Amino acid sequence: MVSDKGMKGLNLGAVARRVGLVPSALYRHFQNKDGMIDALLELIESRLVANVVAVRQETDDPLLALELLLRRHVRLIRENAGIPRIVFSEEVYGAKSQRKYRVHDLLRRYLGRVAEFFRESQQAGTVRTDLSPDELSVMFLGLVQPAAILWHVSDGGFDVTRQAEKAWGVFSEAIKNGEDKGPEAGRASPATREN
Amino acid sequence: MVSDKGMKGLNLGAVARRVGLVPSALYRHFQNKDGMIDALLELIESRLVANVVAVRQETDDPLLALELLLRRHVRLIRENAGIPRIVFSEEVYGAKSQRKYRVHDLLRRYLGRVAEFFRESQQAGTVRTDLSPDELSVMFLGLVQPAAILWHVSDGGFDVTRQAEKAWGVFSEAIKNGEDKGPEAGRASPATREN
DNA sequence: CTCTGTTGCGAATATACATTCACATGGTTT
DNA sequence: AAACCATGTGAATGTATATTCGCAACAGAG
Repeated sequence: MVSDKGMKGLNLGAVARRVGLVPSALYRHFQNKDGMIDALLELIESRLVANVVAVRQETDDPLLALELLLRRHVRLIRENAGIPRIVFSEEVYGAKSQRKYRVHDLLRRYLGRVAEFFRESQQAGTVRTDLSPDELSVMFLGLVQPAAILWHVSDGGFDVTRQAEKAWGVFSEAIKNGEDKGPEAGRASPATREN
Repeated sequence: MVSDKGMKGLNLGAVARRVGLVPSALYRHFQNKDGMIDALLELIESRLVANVVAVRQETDDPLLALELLLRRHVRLIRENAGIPRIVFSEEVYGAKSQRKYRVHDLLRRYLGRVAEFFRESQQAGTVRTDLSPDELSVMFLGLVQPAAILWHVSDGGFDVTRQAEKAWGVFSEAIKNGEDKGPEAGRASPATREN
């Protein structure tokens, strides 16, 4: 429903119709509309976490895991275009500070898991150590986010998948720990390596 | 007003109070609320364009211009936190397709100008030519966008400026046309250079 | 069978908002 | 001074939507 009509289309009447009930009946299952949105956020977080867990099982290489995670992420938001619209909607991170912090925590937890992969890569020596895992995780998010927005406003005309692949290519090359990198940027792992 | 309360806070009553009028008086200046939002979008676009024009005057080096543009962009959204909230709000790119395409055009025009800098850099030989200017412009947008969102949901606790600088560092190094880049990624400018 | 808790329904209520309209005011033109 | 135009006002209207409430159906426990 959110994919089609946005958060505006997510009113109790429409939801009730969708599940074959009458608006007031929804109050038997949720305290109020805010409760519904909270449940939605939990659902979304579980999807994101599921992706992290899945790629952990698919490979032991943390850098490869990130690439797989990126692909899954793209697929997730392509198939559920409502997810970004919910997470970044006014209803959610708008006025009410309580909900805003919920989203903040959601993002931080997800990015925390992403950062974990970077940390592992750094310890394995495959990623430069002059960038913090937290910073890297935010950059990682930046690989898809603008593409997703363009995809949405262009009504699916923009190729998110391709853009994400390209961006990952540039990004992963840039952060890899090669001693023959750039002139003065690639002085990674001087004495700070721990592994 | 949008910075504080989000698009929800942007109702005619509040706007009227802010400018010392009564709600109905606003209809002497705008056809309706949609007209107001359209005017807002125009204002925003003019700000973005102003930044592009400004950095053009500040330097002749297109790559340096992009760095300056990034800084200005960060400053713009830090000082006017409402801008991303307007551009990415439901009211704007939600249901009504007409408005959605307006935002699409706005983004495309802005990114088009960004892409122009990349094109020039490629012609000057300072940027790899195996990535299209359009792709690069989307990546450029990705340098700030997630940081801006984190900054917002964290109530200003996140350091956008720092994150953007770091991301630019990684990104600009990665796209620079150095023959001593990575193993198999940096084979830029084989015979496709025109300048 | 009766009691009780759960779920659904329809109607009523309240609220927030955009929008319209008839009228007032004040400056500018003729 | 009269006519006109732009701008502002207050009241009224309509609509969308969340929420509450009393009542009915119904299933399972005793």
